[in-house]
Amino acid sequence: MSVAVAPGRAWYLPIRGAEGDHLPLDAVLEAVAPALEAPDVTVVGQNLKYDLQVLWNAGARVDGPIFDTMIAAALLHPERRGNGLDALAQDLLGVTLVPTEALIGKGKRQISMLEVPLEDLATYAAEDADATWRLYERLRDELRAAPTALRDLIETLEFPLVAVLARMERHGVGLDLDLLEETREALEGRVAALRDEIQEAAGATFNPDSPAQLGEVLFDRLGLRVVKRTKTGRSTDASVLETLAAESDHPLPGLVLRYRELTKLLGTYVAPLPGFVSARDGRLHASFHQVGAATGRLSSSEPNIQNIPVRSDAGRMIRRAFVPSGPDRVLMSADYSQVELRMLAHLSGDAAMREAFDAGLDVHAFVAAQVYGVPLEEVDDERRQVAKTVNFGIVYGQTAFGLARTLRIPQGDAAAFIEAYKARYPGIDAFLATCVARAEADGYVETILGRRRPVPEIASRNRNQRALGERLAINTVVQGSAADLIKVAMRTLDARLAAADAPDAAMIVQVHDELVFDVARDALPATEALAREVMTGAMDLDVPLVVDVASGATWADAKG
DNA sequence: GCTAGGCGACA
DNA sequence: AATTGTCGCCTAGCC
Repeated sequence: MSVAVAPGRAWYLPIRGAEGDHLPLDAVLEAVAPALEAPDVTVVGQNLKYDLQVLWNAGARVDGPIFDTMIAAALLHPERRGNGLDALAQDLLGVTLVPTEALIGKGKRQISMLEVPLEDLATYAAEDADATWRLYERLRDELRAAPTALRDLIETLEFPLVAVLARMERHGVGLDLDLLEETREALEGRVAALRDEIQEAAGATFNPDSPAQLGEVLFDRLGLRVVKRTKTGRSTDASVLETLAAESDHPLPGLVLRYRELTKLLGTYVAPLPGFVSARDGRLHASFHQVGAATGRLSSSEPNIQNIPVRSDAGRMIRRAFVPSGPDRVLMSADYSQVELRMLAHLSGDAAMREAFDAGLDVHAFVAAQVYGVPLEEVDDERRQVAKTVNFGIVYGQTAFGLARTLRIPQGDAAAFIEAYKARYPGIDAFLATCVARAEADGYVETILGRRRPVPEIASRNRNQRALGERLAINTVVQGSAADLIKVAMRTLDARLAAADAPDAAMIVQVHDELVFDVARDALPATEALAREVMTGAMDLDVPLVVDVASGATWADAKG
């Protein structure tokens, strides 16, 4: 539901759904289209990403700046993140709205807006438009009074990004349904066979999908060791099964590990993905959520295209099903190398860490050499792995206990490494402390572009909650600043790809440090050059940004 | 049908 | 207690 604003006028767009039944839309479009195309008219609404798609599908152009009340509210009032329009109207305006749920239901019973009777919709729409408008006036005033950085973030990055994400969603991703079908049949066969082997090894009939039943078999029937406990019982997660497989030489833990891997792929990806293919264009249109994560990262759903498997062989089969939109096209992936660690080096100004990136070295090996005090050439795999784990863990606020558990090394060794690390990179240590101090002093932390996240845990009387608050304070600044960076790159890339002389390419997916493009084969060199230029130049940091680019006939082949 | 818990995919 | 951020599948228990 949108409101288009012209000087002295406002229109309400009773958009009912993405397809069909556009009687009201047609009439309104006719009246509003000239205003929507005027570059000085701000288009106001909630969830404008959706409205833009409807308008585009109806043939309208929307050229002016936009003001999305839900985005503005999420960024100006991050403590209310997740609130819907009705909760915001209640909290900020004192207005009680009929929740959208009352109209279309929720969960499995949810219906399309198209199915709502017109008379019900009319009352709801009038209220909704009124609240959206009043919320806009309120947030517009708050935005004017906001700190400069936050205002810039919202006006010049997040609002323009609404249209960028709308285009990405609308373009979608090609899916090789034949390959998925083949993969499904192959996986179903292997899963059925594993199921039999599992019953055989257990000497009992039980449901291996049930952690409770599996626990009974492993711990009661077979008498294996309880390695770890959950809130309610005995854990059977992968790390436990690996431990049991190594120390018990009973076949069951290994079989269940394999079974879990394959059923995960089958149940979460291979079987459901075809159901997301659009009847209109045969492509898959995932959703991207601009304020889906507390740190400023995007999230994705229906389907979540940010957690498509890549690590295992079977997982990579699934990536092979993601293909370009037509013949003579390829998928190109451009991903930031070590972006969070580079951001940490920049934010902390740590001289030694910056040196590694300036020299273009393997940063994990570099850190291993420095912390262990050996020449770079003498760093072995094991020491590099320790350094790599710490490099990742440091931005999560990892403890010696956690590092020891991850690497399965003695806690004393882990503590010694972390101490040496902090001594070797004092700038990083000081920066981490600053993040915590800011959270304590202000109750929130800020990213490089001034995005804010409240950290109420930091003031808790509970020691564990305070420790959590410290980790959140650190991680949010680093992860959120990296999210700011790629969003800047996306905004610029979208504009450059829309220019008259742009290569024939569309940006279609973002996975936190990676952008995927659907590219005409002929346009590949130009697109690669453009992505490198824009991504490496998105911010002027004190360390170089490095982007790895690869392309191929499928997403699996577009990995370097 | 709904929710919580366990688990695991990705960054 | 012990490493951040997501989304979604399956089971189990409750209504």
